[in-house]
Amino acid sequence: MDDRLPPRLLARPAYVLSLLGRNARAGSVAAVGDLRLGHVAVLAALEDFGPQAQRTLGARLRQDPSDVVGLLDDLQARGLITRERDPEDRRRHRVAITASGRRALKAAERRLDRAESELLGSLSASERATLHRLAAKALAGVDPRAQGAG
Amino acid sequence: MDDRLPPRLLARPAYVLSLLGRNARAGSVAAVGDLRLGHVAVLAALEDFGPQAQRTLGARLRQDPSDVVGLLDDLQARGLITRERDPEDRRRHRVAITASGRRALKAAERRLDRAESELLGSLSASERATLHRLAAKALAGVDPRAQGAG
DNA sequence: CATATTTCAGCCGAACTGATATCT
DNA sequence: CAGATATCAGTTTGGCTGAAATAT
Repeated sequence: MDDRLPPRLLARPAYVLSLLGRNARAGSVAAVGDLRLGHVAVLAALEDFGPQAQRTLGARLRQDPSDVVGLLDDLQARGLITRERDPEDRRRHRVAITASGRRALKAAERRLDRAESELLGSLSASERATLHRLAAKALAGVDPRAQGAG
Repeated sequence: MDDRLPPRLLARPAYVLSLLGRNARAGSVAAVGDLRLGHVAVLAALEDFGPQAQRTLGARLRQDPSDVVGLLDDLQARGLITRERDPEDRRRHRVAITASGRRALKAAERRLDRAESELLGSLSASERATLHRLAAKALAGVDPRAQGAG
């Protein structure tokens, strides 16, 4: 059967990017297995920036504070993070990654690498770099806080 | 406050593409207003390929047949499509776009053009073309049915 | 009978809104 | 008191599964 995408939609960068993003997400979800993507993102933010409040975490990951709660509940139940009151401002929870959280992060990252290879398998190394660079630039244009190191 | 994305995640093409795809979708959703993206995609597929069965429609748009039902219900209630039994195979519904559906499609496409300009506003014309081309190529690698005209 | 198409009911993850309790 | 933080309850949307109804 002819189930090509409609040319009219393929002609739209936004549509193609939306579908590719869906594939990126689905492939990553399948790769990390028991954890979900949000969990891995939380661990990554804690590893990159150190212990921080939940609100900060949510802002950095573009996730609503009300959703961060559940992610942290899961991670805490698995012993991958700790959550304690910040003694300097007791409204805040100070969230930190544990040693076992670091190990889980590394394992997840290895799996994500493999998913990424599948996603970009049809591109050469230089094409992947170009796609990555331009996607990051477009993202930074839409979300000024998405600035990379350069 | 420092709410940059974690460098560890920005370094991942799949993560950046996933965020960019989310922005593409959100911007398009806001642009089309009363219709949702799925509705516009259905109209586009009908315009590009002509009258077709619901199952074909779902396959072409990468949408589950069970979701197509609801989209068509909405569009039919607005008089943008017609749905009738295919006389050659009465299991099938033959779905067709109406004149008013074509007008709605054109209006939605103009709005999508504007959303696209916002999404890719930080890129030059040639950068947009490159991003589009590489994203389409990556998508075709993951989904062989996403082959474009070239 | 088996198969194909459409439809319906329900689940889940992601993203959001509004309200509340706690604390500064 | 106002403002910030975390939490909880509920909604919406997209994408899926499983089963039923209709037809070949």
